[in-house]
Amino acid sequence: MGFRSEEEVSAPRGRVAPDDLPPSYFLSAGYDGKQEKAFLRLYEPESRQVYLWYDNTSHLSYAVSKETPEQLRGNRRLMDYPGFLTLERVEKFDAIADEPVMVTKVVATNPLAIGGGAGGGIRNIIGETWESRIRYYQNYIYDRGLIPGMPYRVEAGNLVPVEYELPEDIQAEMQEAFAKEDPEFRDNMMEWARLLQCPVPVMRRVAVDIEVYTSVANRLPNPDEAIEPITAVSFAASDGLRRVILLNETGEAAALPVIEGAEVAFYEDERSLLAEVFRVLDEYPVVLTFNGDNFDLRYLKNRAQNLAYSNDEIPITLGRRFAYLRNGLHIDLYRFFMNNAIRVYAFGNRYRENTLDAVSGGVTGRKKLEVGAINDLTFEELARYCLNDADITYGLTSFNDDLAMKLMVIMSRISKQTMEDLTRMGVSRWILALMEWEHRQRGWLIPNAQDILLAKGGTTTTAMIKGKKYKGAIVQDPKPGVHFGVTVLDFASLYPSAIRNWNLSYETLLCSHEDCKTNMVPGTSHWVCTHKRGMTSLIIGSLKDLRVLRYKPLAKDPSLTPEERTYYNVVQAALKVFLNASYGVFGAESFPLYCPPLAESTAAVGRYAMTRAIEESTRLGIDVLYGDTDSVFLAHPTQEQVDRLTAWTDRELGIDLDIDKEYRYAIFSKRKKNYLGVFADGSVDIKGLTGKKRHIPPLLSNAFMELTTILGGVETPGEMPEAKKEIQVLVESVYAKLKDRDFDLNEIAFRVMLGRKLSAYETNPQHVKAAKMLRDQGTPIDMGDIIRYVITKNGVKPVQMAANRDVDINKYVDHLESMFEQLLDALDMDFDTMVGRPKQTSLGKFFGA
DNA sequence: AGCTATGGCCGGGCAC
DNA sequence: GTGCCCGGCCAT
Repeated sequence: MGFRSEEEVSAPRGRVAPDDLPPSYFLSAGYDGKQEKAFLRLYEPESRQVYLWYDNTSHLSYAVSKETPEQLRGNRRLMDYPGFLTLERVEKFDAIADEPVMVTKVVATNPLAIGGGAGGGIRNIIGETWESRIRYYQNYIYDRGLIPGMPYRVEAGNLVPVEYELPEDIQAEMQEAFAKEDPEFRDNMMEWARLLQCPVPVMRRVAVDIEVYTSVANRLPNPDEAIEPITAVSFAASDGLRRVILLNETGEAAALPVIEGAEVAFYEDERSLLAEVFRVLDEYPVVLTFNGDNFDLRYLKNRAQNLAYSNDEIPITLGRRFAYLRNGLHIDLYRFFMNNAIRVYAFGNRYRENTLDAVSGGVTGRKKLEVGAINDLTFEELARYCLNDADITYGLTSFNDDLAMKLMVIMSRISKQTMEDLTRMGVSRWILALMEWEHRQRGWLIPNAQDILLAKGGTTTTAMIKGKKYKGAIVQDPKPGVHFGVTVLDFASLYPSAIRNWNLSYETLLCSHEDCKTNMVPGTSHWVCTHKRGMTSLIIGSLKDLRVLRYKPLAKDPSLTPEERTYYNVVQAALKVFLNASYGVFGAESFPLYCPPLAESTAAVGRYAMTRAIEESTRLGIDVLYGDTDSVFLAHPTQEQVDRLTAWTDRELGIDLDIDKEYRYAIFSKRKKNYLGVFADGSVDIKGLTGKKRHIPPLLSNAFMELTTILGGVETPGEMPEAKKEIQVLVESVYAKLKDRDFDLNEIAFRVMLGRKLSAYETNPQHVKAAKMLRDQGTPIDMGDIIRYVITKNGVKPVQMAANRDVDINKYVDHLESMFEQLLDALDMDFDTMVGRPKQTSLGKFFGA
């Protein structure tokens, strides 16, 4: 820690907001080290520019201490910094003790003097503190109640919120819809709705992509050294700009490539090429990249420095992990789309790998151009390739009516983080930022992790899985076999509902009131407060109600325009991301509000709801085929039975049980989390079955897909025998293909991702073995790489090093068998019989030997 | 400096 | 051989 040089924080430049800036959206905040002032970036949709607005405050960084100012003044280290700190006595509310508390606010009058602004420096100096982990600009936002992504206006040099009020008809409609709600929840929901309904501006933006010459084939250029020249840069922007600039240093009379709908230009020296790049970057309020934090912007900055550009001339500032622009926002889409919560809950797992090609292909259907080695491309090929990358990068934000941009703005409003932070941080930081903001609004002390742990203790249940901290969800044993007419019901937002209905929050669990101690959470030895509404319960509960009662229905409302439905769909998706993460973070040690009893109680209420719903189903005479966490699979229930069950859960548990899907028929094996369901239209829903997994060789997974297609065609039990014949033919043909070695090596390659660096493996699994062979042969290998290998008689070989004759066919037949078996078992079919092998039982082996 | 959780299946590797 | 753990991938 200690002093941080001013050079590290480069002054922003660009347009300073006039004193009468019309309504503009607050997008980003920071600290200008040169002026020692806080600044906000405000996006003004009419001029389509970002303006800087300066605030005279410099009190951005502070901590709160239990010690009195007198005690703190006795701290020798503190007195080393007399000019930078002020001490102020303030009252806060200690939610854990449920009483007010006087504390000392230690303010760093120059945040840069204190550990780079993170506040860690203050903690180091004065010891035990609260609230010192907050990034300095967040203090600024929290203390003023500013909401990123919302409109503000500059009037006579002051920042004034533009109060967006819900239109009266919407207000009335919501008041009516939420009439049954507790008023505390209703008020909260109205405030959230105000943020969520406020129009999202269309943001002018440009995507940029660079190509670099590589002298060594297969080696990625090093952005920190930036030794090799930048050969092409492309832009694709929301205002229609599509431009490629190419480096043609030799000055040879090469023909300028012609690309329809795009400008192409040659630059004879790299320095002027860079000048042009910086000019374009400076023109846009938002710049998009795919991996610009680690590559494109880093390379541009360092390359420019190598070419003797001064820092002031380069509009890029590099942090240790991120790259920022001095005149706008840099959004690295790689980071945003790689965020697990975004991938799974916002984009339905439509991509699984961390490449532009995979993400773009999965989300928008647009792929990278297939080309050979970059160095060997003609100018035209290089230009088209590079431009396509910029095009599809921009496409990630423009598809579906700017869905991704809207998602970012809405989530930034919910989490109270700027878009730059939101897109770079994980879901636990989003929820933390939201919780911290709420604490400040209420004048609550933000507790340290130890404070919560000390007051609330650990867990009291025992996990099913060794090494886990507490018991999680229930998974019912499935009833194996083929079942026609299966209805799947699931609890809408089970865990958020549990948090809401049971008033779960770190301060309400195990509260200090004697009379609450009988109010037990089922299945635990924890009690919960009966006097006060918990903060987590209120926030998560309101968001959940808003999603279930308002935004999910609106997203499907046929009376709305497609644009309106799309918008509401974005809102409900954003809420879903927060809700789904809200339970898990409290069980994560890394989360600063870690509260084991809270996570444990949430899961316990979930088990309670699930168990009681299954009991009630049985009581109603419905056969429960399977259940997992929050869903029950029912064998041909009548409409009346379903109605009675859902009415029961609503009445008894206060949780909505909805019809999730209906299968014409479903196949269960004896394994949990493994089944196949066929919808009325013949489409197939596959869960957990090996044949669907990413690492399975295409030859096997394609065969599996064919199997499911055959099953998808079955409409009645009477058609099953015919399908079985088709399956017989399929199995024989795949078996023959293997036996005849009639395949390309890529078809039978397992594709497994390296979860860590090679050196970090303690064991030697197959994909690691193959990776090591590749490495020894000279291929660079890193975490996240997907290793393709085939199984050979002596172990494994990477595809690149194997030959067809090396392949151990029997191993592949075994894989084929185990994969098919999961479904064939339930169909009373036997793989060995089908391929004419003797049955591989231990008894058979014994007698056959 | 990466971090929401637990439950479950599968194959391979290793110790006994 | 059996049992256990690891690593990857998935369900919720």
